[in-house]
Amino acid sequence: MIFEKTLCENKIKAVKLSGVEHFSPELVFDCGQSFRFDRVEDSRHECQFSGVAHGKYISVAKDGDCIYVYNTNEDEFNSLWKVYFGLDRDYSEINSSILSLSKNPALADAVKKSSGIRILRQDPWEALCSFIISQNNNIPRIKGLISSLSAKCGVECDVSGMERHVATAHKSVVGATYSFPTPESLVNLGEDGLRVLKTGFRAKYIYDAAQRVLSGQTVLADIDGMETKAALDELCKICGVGPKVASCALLFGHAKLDAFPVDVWIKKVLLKYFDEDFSPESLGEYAGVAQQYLFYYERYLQSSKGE
DNA sequence: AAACAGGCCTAAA
DNA sequence: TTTAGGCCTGTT
Repeated sequence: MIFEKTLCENKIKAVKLSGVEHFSPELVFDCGQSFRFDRVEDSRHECQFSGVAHGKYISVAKDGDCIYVYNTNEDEFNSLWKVYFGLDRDYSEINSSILSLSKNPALADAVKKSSGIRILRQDPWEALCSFIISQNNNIPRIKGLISSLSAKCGVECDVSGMERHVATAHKSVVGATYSFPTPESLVNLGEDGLRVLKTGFRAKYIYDAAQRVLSGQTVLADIDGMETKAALDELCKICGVGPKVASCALLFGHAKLDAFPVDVWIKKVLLKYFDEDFSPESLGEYAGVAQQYLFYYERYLQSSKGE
């Protein structure tokens, strides 16, 4: 990956990179790991996604092996977005590590067909809260809930470095340009306020998590330095957080690439392609990446072909 | 209309 | 320690 240049014309701020491999915005944002980016139309690019992360509104586009990130600059890209998109990782190495540890043919096929997925490094609180909301829920509704929460409790982000028509069109999506709510803002909203926004029985869980993080009972920054198992136990202390939600928070919000969330799709995968004695540990330090490949493989590639 | 959606909690064996 | 129900809401 080579940093090519900074674009700066008519107030548009962007960076361009070339020689980018193993990065597909469609797969990255369509594999269910995050909920705040939407596809936007821009005739200048093959595909483009926009959304808010780390309190900033950005847009990422890809043409061939070049990617563009709008509404940012070189310094910010290097310190924030490179890590956010997982572009600081060598996915060739990750993939060969996974393939060297398992001879499972379905996994090999999944790795091949999922090339382009990268695990995002999301904000820890956003990841935790998002996956609390995700339980017993479907993706469109998860996105809707997070959008209305952001519109209600978030802060509107600066979009001045964006292509105007892209940002304007995207603003028709409720909360699209608002930052993810802080724990404090959700505590202030209160459990009843959360219920009004149709979070249902999750209102109590969201409130508990926000309250614990705000009070310092749960210190998310400390999670980074913990072993995955210990980190899992720590997050499971929060009411409404079980192994699946905690694993997602660790994988997508704390760069614990060995965290292996087991949801209904992965259960299906394990039943269908793996022995009964399979353990995630057997896939090594990148088991979570393998999980994401398998999830995408089963949910978006296999089941669409009719079983 | 009944089941289900990227789980978890609680109560009961 | 393990196992059924129930759960907000929305969609099919």
